[in-house]
Amino acid sequence: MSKEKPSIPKGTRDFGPAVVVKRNYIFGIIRRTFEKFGYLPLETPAMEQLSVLTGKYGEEGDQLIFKILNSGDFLAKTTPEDISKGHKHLTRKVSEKALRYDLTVPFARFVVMNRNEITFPFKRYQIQPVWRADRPQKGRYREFYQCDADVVGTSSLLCEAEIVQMINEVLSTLGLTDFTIKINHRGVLAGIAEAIGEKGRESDICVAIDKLDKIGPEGVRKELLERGISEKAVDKLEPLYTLSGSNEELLEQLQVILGETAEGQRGLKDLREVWAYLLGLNSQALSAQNASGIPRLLLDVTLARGLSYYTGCIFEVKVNNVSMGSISGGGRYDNLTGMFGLPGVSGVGFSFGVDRIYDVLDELQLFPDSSQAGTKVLIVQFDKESELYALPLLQQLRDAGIAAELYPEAAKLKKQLSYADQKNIPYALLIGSEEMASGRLKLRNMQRGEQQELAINDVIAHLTR
RNA sequence: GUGGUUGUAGCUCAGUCGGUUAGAGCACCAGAUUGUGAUUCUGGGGGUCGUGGGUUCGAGCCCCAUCUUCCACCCCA
Repeated sequence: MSKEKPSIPKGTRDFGPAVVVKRNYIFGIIRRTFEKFGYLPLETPAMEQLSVLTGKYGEEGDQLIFKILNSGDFLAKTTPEDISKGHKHLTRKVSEKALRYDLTVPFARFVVMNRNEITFPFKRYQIQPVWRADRPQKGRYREFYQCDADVVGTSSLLCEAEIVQMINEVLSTLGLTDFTIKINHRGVLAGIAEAIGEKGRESDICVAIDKLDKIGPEGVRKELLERGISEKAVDKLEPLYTLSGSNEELLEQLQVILGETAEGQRGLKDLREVWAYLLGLNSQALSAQNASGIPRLLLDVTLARGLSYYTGCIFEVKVNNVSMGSISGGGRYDNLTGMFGLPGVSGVGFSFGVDRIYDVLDELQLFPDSSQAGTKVLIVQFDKESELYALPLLQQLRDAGIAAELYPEAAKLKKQLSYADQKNIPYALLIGSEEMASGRLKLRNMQRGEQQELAINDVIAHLTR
């Protein structure tokens, strides 16, 4: 038996009780909101067939998938030639399962497999961990939770509008006041590419302009030229970075620039419709005033995400004035299930990154006391006799819905009260010989250090107030 | 995957030029106080200096490898 220092894999974390309680507070708000909008829960296995996942996230994504080694003699079906053909070839021979990389692809797989049982439009939410073999850094982990809500089987832009509503509701309920929901459309991006004379090159253009706030216009220019976009096109593109005005004014300006392109038309029409729905819903995202002065819902033509499968609206959410990447993102995909042989099912969805939301709430100190609640009262015992006396009282407290515990041994008073102190238990109930004789128990308020003598019924009344 | 960075007590960190027995604060334990926590005083326990090699008379300090942390790319929640 070698003495080995225990450790956990890179990019994974343990969550202590205090952290889990706070995480559950976030999960609860997200879950309640999803259900309020008519989404129902779904769970899928942690592992999928490797073939279900590969090819869905682009070449880079494939590399970030955690593969699972086949059980038993995983080398049985391999030959020396397989090894010489390199790791990509070998992987297929020794691994046929992998940990899920996101929740959207497993969802698409589920929809295809259950297409005959499902009633469309199908709205589901899913809160489960995903794994990525990425290199960890701030806000990036190898195991993290996603909270997805997707609806498939309708192309109505009401869904997009409701996504905005859900994002706004969840973040507001969590106490966040200064955040920006960025929205854009793949059609707008394609239209831009076409309008500047680089039709079909939007993925190169998007990867570059997405970095605008990070590397600035000159950096983007350099990158665009490196990617083979003509100088003339870049000249025509640059005025778009500084479009200003209200969202309605932005739409007007884009109409002039993109009006001639079919894709641009499609994008602008969709975006206008989303706005119309939000207006009808009386959306707070349209009216709320952010402290930073940025509109809460912002049409941002430089937003370019999830290019490998989004085809319509795309979303991203950023909390202002904190050093954290996006905490939520999503978009419409017209053909996700097509990869599994079911074409023509349009879907739209988005995801909250709970781990990042946690870090933001922590940084801004927005966790309420109620999210840290645990035991309300600790019964302090003195000896075997008082322990026996306490047992029915303990049960009475619990029956009354009060989170109560009895210190499990007759330790020193100091020890038992320290325990209450450290667990942040607001009350201690002392039961010694005097109390047993009189039936009047000492209820100590741990914050104030005051205590009063009460019969058990009065204790319960006091604690349930 | 590329480049850099970090690791010393449970936690946060000192540790001089490579030199004797590696320190502090907080936390923990015990006592002051045999029925009162958080405040006060006194005392105490705790370290293979991330791990494995190497250089040296001698390594927490220098070199190599490896793991981990954080950061910038790539990408992304």
